[in-house]
Amino acid sequence: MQEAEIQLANLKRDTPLYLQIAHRLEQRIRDEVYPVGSLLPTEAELVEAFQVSRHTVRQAIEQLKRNGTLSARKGVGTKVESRGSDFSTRFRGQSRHDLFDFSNESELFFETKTEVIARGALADELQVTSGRKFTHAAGLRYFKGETVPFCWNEAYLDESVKEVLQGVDVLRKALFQMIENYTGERITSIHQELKPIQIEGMLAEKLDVAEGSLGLRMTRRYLSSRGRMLEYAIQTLPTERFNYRTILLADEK
Amino acid sequence: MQEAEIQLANLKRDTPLYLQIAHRLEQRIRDEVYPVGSLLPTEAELVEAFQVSRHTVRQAIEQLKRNGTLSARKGVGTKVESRGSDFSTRFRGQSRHDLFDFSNESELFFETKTEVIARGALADELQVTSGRKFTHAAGLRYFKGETVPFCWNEAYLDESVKEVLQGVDVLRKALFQMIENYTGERITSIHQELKPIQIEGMLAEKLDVAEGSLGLRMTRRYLSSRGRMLEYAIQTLPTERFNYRTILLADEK
DNA sequence: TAATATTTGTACGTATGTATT
DNA sequence: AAATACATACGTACAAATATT
Repeated sequence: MQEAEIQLANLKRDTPLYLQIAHRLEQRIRDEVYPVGSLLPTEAELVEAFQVSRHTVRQAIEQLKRNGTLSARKGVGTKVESRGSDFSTRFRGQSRHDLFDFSNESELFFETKTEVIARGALADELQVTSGRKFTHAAGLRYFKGETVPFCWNEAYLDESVKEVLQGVDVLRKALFQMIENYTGERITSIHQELKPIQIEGMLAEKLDVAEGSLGLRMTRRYLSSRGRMLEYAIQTLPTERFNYRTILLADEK
Repeated sequence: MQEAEIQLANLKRDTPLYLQIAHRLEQRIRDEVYPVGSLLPTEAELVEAFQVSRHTVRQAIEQLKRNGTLSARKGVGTKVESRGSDFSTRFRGQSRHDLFDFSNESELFFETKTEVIARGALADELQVTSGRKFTHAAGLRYFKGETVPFCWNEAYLDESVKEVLQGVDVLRKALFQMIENYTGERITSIHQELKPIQIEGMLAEKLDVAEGSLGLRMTRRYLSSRGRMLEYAIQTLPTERFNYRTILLADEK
């Protein structure tokens, strides 16, 4: 009993106060103490009720406004918009598993592999300080059994992990997974960007599409838990062979 | 001249100070006074530079952290993560805070609103049986305070929820959230698709981009828990005003 | 290794502005 | 016109994480 209380107290102690308040508000919304569509008690009342400063109450409300649970209007009050869960908490984007699937069903045949030093434009693109060394590898990706290439892949590997590509001509797994296995360190976030492009010149030739065809350029920065970028990948995807599709699912919570 | 100055002054006067600071920071990031990857001056230095309180500086930084332009670590500093070129980084795919920010920071001005019956190609696109009725609404979306439209929006609303748009000329919230509130039913999955396109004709004119400019077409099907599609949304996004960015986070914390 | 300085995070207080009722 | 409720903005102090000496 006492131990549990102490544990709870410890837990509380290292969760910021404003988050504790936010959680308690969410709970009350779920429990319909504050039903959807109703107005929350005023900030002043919440200050009184929770015995914290107005600043802290506002921080808590801020949290819940950000994810769509609450909305506020001057002179009116703070309205409950949805029951505790919202787009951002309910919907997990794609998890990393999507990337696994993708990589495991296809094969990447490297055509080039060179060591480069990131300077100028390249350093800018990779968003690293000038002078860092990378292994650059590039090639076409095919779905297993297909004869038409699916996309053009480029990858920049941080020097510290260049060994993972040593002697590899065909890649059948996700590169970042190999990096994780090699370093023992986890990739904790991936920054992905998608842009429309027109495929021209040699790329059009390699991918066997008409000059100027529409495509997507997908770039991914793989960051380790310490924030270091270990891999930078660029994929050029002809739109006729690829649609970017995501299903966002409700988070049962 | 004087008039212009007065106008500017007026504009400044009714834009909150912390937003002014945020804009000035964005500007300096764009101008590479603070390049991507570098550390921002410390809060104390910014307080000194802008002659505002730390609270205000933090509010400005908070804004830019939310949309991925900045990130901060205790004891280290505040890092520039991306060159938030106006709209581009405000919308980050389906990561943490995305769509609500997007909807809450922008306004959609409807130009047309009509009742349609889905048949033939439209029924195919919506992936519904021929004969279902929808309310079609379309218009330009602007970020608050901007004069250049950000994207072209179209929405098909299931007949059962058409009342949510009744009398609405300007939309400031996420439509699907309004649907949820109206029906009491939850949207449990969203199917999203992205394609590269070239923006032509009337759309190019409306969006004020050159004929044939590259853009992204984003479509979303919002499905209720019973699998019924309640909303189908199409956004046409000029690439120069929009980058699709997602941050994928590791599954467990 | 330990102590110290630096930098962001949390939390409090107070005052005034602005939109709405 | 007055009261109400959120928004903005100034201030202070200490905690926690990190970097430096």
